[in-house]
Amino acid sequence: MTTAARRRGPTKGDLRERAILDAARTLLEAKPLSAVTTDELAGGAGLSRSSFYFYFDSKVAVLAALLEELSIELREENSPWLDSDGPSLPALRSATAHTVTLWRTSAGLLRQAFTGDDAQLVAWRDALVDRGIRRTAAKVERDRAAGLAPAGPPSAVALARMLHGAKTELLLHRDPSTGDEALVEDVVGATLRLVYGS
Amino acid sequence: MTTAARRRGPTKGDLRERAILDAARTLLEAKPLSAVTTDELAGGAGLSRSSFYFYFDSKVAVLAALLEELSIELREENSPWLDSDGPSLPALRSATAHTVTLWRTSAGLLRQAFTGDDAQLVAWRDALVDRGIRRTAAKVERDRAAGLAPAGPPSAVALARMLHGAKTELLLHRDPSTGDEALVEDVVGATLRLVYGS
DNA sequence: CCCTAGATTCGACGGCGTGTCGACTCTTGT
DNA sequence: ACAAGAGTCGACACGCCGTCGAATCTAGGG
Repeated sequence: MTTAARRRGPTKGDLRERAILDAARTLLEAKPLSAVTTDELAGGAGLSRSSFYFYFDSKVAVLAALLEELSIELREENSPWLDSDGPSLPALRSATAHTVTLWRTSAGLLRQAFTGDDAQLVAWRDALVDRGIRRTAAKVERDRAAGLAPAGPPSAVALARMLHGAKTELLLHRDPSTGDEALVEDVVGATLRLVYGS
Repeated sequence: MTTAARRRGPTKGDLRERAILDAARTLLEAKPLSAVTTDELAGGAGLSRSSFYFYFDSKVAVLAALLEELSIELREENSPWLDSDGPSLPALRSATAHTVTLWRTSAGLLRQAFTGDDAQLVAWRDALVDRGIRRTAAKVERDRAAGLAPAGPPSAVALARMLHGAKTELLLHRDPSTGDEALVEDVVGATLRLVYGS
């Protein structure tokens, strides 16, 4: 799923690659990957369609490259909370706020990431999500063992998965009339109830 | 989004229509709609590709027809719980059990319904989901007003949406090693925590 | 029983999007 | 100045979609 089409050595033609990435970013903010053609991608970067394939193996590869960047933030912004013990409100709130902001600035991209049904994309996303689920489940188990969170059901891993589903669904279908702060409180509240039953 | 391609009058050639539906059902149990061709659909029903268009407007129309059936069950099986007051465990458990069963028997179809990214399908699904969200939100508000459920955040509608997301995500990525009963308990537990904080 | 109108079927066509190939043109290092 | 790799492009072969018109089937009125 990595880029891997490009030959070797850092050359100046990398500008083109970035141009494609940028064009893709713009296009994907407006329509789903399935509605974006390699023609548009190439054209948007000032290249002919066939030249596009010199830089990327396919449309999906472009999306993957774009998402690769986001995935790092996405993973790290939750670390403080995931590494903490018990419901540490400040950490949870801060992590959630970061997520909400990221979803605001890269809505189109994230929407693609979570709703696309291309086989390669699905595999990539599932792997990423699974990692996140495991980390969350680990925290839940830790807190339960320490008596900081009530035992299941739901089991730790089911809980983690549902928490992820709940957040994603809300972020994906965000009601435009509710502000960032309210959204954060909704997610924080749900997390606390789900994990700590409070 | 309705079928609407067929002429008029109840004729015997309806068998063909059913044949297509059945073929689709089988195919969709194995691969996503995007990977199913009209060729396969027609062939599976013993027709030529072009004849397929006599019965349906497109691949999506077939899926829509199939989902139309499911959507009724999907909506009604939750009615007892949605119409009840407070956490009525038996109703909740029964509704959840029905849902889990339905997801077991029509997994492929439901997976398509919730993960497909075809524009028409998305519109259809969103409308359906929104209706469900509103119903759930109404119950939450009712219970809150009656002092049976703690106030938000999360707001009733956000809560409803997250509940839906949580359930869908879990059902979609069901861990094959957990039995139906455990799965039901996971969902029931999460629902109680989310709605009643217990 | 024949005959027509509607029901049904199919082959062929035109269009669009994908991915690949080989030839051609720039660089760039020596 | 020249070989080798980087970058570019047009043409081609494929796969899939949706449409059209012509050909065939079928049932009911006369």
